[in-house]
Amino acid sequence: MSSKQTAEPAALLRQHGLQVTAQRLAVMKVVSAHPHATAEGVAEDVRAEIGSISRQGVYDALGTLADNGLVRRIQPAGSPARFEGRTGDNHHHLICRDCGAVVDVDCAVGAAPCLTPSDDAGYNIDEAEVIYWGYCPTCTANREARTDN
Amino acid sequence: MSSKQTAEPAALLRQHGLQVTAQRLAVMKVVSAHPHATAEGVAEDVRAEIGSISRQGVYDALGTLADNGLVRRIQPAGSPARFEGRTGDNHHHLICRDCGAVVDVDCAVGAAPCLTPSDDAGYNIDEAEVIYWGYCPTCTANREARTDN
DNA sequence: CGCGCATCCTTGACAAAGTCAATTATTTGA
DNA sequence: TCAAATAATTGACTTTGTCAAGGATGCGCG
Repeated sequence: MSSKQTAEPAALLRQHGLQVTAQRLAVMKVVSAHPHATAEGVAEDVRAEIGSISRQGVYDALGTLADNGLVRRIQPAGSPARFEGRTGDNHHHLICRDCGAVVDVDCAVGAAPCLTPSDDAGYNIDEAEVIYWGYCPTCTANREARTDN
Repeated sequence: MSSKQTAEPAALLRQHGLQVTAQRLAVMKVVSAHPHATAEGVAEDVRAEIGSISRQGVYDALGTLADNGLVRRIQPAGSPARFEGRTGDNHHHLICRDCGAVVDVDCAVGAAPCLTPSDDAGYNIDEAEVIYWGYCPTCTANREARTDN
């Protein structure tokens, strides 16, 4: 019990030299409980958690956590930014063009092969972000129904 | 000379059942001349080309062209949408976290392997978008200079 | 060549997402 | 407990993009 739980939120913050505040703890909790939430969604859930938080507080906490790798920010076209707690495991996302649903997928080819493009143009690459676009089962069914017409 | 050039902009528009207008022609020209331009940048260049265009005209033209596959829209996090003329060749992008510079790269593993995630969750996938994040040569140098301090 | 209809463009108001800057509050080490 | 450093709140502002109504243009047809 006295051992360091790496998942202990307060300890994680301290490990990164960050102060421990109710806002940050609540944001961390919400993000891991509801992956792929938007900033707005996080704000709502945080308010349910600790009563209130300012918009700026949410952006600030999410930004700080993202800068320190405690949270990952993804920004699909046509949708506000979304946040999730899974970091550092090289997983990617599958997004529905119709309803915007986001699902996690592990990297297609294994560990981190995506980190080796055919020509890096001299860039110093540190991440490969992959988004698979398509239609989720529900929306696929809707579209087929329409086509069969 | 009289043969159909598939790259003939006006013909391309007609092939897709679209009217040929000065605005669309100018937008197409600008997008292929300046890949990765933002909507704002396209608007400026189009004005230099044909005198004037409304903001809505630019968005409308870009949207219509994108819907018809004549232009590709990419939307990197932390940056407005960008547009390019290269379509259908499964190439990806390399973006600098500092200066936002965008560079094309061919698909890392070949044709379209990205279209086969390890688990498609029942989704009907039609595109895989890959963004490599890192630092361009110039910004890498700047950062190292700062670190060597 | 000119008419009419469909399509397109312009205009101006509006909305969403996020940022900036100044002030106030909280955390935390001494 | 105190003071300095760090965070949070507040409210105005910016950027990027959309909506809706009306005028202008492209283009098939006679």
